[in-house]
Amino acid sequence: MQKGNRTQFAVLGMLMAGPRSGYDLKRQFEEQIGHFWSESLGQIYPTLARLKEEGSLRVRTEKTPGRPDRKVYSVTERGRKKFDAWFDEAPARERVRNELLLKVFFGTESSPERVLEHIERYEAEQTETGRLYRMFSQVIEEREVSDERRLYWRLALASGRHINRARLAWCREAKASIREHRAGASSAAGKGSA
Amino acid sequence: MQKGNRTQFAVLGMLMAGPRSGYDLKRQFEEQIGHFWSESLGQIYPTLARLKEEGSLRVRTEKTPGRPDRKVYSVTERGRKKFDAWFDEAPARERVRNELLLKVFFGTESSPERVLEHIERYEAEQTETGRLYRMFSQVIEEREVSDERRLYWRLALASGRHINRARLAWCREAKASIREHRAGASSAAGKGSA
DNA sequence: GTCGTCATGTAACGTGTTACATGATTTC
DNA sequence: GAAATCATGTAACACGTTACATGACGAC
Repeated sequence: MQKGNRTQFAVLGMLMAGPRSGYDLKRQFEEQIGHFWSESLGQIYPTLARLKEEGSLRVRTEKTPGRPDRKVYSVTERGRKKFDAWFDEAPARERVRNELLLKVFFGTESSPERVLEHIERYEAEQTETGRLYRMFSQVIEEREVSDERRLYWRLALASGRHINRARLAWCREAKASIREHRAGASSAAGKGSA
Repeated sequence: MQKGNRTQFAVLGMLMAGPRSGYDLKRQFEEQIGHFWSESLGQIYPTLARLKEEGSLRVRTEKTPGRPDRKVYSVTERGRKKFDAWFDEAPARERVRNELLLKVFFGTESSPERVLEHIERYEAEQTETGRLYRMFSQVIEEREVSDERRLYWRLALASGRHINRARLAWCREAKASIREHRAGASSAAGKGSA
């Protein structure tokens, strides 16, 4: 649990805004920052346990009638220091892995039609994602939070929207290029493939 | 070695264009598709061994004077089938993790100045990346490959350029929003923080 | 009655990076 | 003489997902 473990900081950051349980955290990750960050429960629970053990978190067990007990975590002074130290560091560069692009790059080993299919599916996904972003924009504007919190929330979402638009623009271009190439190739073949 | 292992397909795909060694593959990953895919040698070598064992690859050992022996791998019929099956599948959605955005989202727990610093550093990185893309564009146009290969190569790069431009646009917007907020907050504080 | 939600947690497994080990050759 | 490049590979470790285990409540 040293270098690359950013789960702990994501957890600390979320808990800075107020005490929560592991289950709550999971939901919040999905709802609020799902488009650029994800954590699974199998990651969250052990992380909470370790952070508590090292003194960065404090726990309080809430009894709820009829429901399982909730373990509500809050950040200690030590945890806040740890978070601050992380915050000031320059973020590590992300390793990206885009399987669609890998398939496009290997397009020669398949057919233009297959590549087009993939791009069209991707385009449909991105269109849907764009719709979700627009809906979520409204949620942010309506939610009662401080101006500052809204600002940063908006910025994080705006990033998603920019990327989304860029991807859609690329899809349109890519489709056109492939179709053009296909038309050129077939007419050349018709002429005798010189 | 089943579900999520896409390393094997990246390796197969690269080898489809012609026989190569593990070391060659590593270089090719970095040079050609580094902006959306990465593999380490500690991943490539075991993958090559497994693919050979299952009959998807064939090896030939090349002796080179003064240099270590090279193991040159090529794709078998079985490997080609495996690649084709993968190619036709819909790509799995990527899990993204953007540490910069995480910090922006948690901006309230730090200060606007810190957040601005992060964004500015990110912007500088992206500017540099953009420069590399433009240089690499030229490499693609000059390299002697088939029209089709160049097309797909270009498309993969174009995606990077679109994303890059989107990120830069976001940076500019984000900086402006934060500065505006900071100005608004300080003047409100000057007026008496109502 | 079965399924989804709330709520915690563990175990198994797979993925992926980094460091280590080896060793010759070329470059500074 | 030190460091980088070529070239292979292993081992240790960290990261992360999925499935499993438990158990009550409410909805269909």
